[in-house]
Amino acid sequence: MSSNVEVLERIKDTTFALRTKLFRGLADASRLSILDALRTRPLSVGQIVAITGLSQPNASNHLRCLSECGLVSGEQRGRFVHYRLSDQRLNDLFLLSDELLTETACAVDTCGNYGTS
Amino acid sequence: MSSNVEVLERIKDTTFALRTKLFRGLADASRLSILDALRTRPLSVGQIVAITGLSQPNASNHLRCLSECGLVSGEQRGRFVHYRLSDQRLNDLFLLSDELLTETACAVDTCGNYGTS
DNA sequence: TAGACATATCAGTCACGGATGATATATAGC
DNA sequence: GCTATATATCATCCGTGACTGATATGTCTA
Repeated sequence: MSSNVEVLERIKDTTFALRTKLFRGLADASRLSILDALRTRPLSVGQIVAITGLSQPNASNHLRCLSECGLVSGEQRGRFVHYRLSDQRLNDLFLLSDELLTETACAVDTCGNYGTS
Repeated sequence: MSSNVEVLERIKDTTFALRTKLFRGLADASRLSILDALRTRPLSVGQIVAITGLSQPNASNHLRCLSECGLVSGEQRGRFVHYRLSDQRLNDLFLLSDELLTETACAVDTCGNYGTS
């Protein structure tokens, strides 16, 4: 039998792990550009490629990732696959992020710990 | 002179870059555990080390990163440095993230594209 | 069924960034 | 000033994950 403390530890660890994965899913300019492109309307992979400038395999890979994470969902229509945001609350998340950024923008911008890549 | 389109492109690129950096700052379990520890009260580095189980240099490194990004601010008090969340909206961000996760939790959990490390 | 188009997968390369151990800096007390 | 404690920095190693080019799968049209 596990103590309450241990149980709470595990719950917390799981929460952190999930949050980490979610944020990691969002911690990529390519994926963010895809999500942004999908903000207003569903798009085919070709359209996404055209808008974002990503290579087709690259876009496809990111879409698979986003899809597996549930952030995006794809629907086959003939030869095309139309992707859409699966949760509109992503927009809220971006709005909140931008709020945070307007307050700490310079800081994040000038932080040299990791690049923009 | 730049066209409007080009200007908008650059603004968008900057936005994406900043968002990417913000999310990357949050895309690490160690940093998330630090931010979580600081959610209720300011803490010294030693306390953070004790709570999170991180090594002292590692915690210090992450704190520098978080500090440079403006997510956290430190204040020297004698031999100690007390860190605090610099923006309480981080809590809102985590709440919103957890909302998203409860809807897409399984998906993110089982997504094999990147590990929990 | 053949050929064209849309998307997905695969193998390989490469850089970023997180962790560690050792060490440096700084502040307090004696 | 000397020692102990608290925190920061440094060099290094190593794994993860993003990108590319080639290729496979799948779907439509003729």
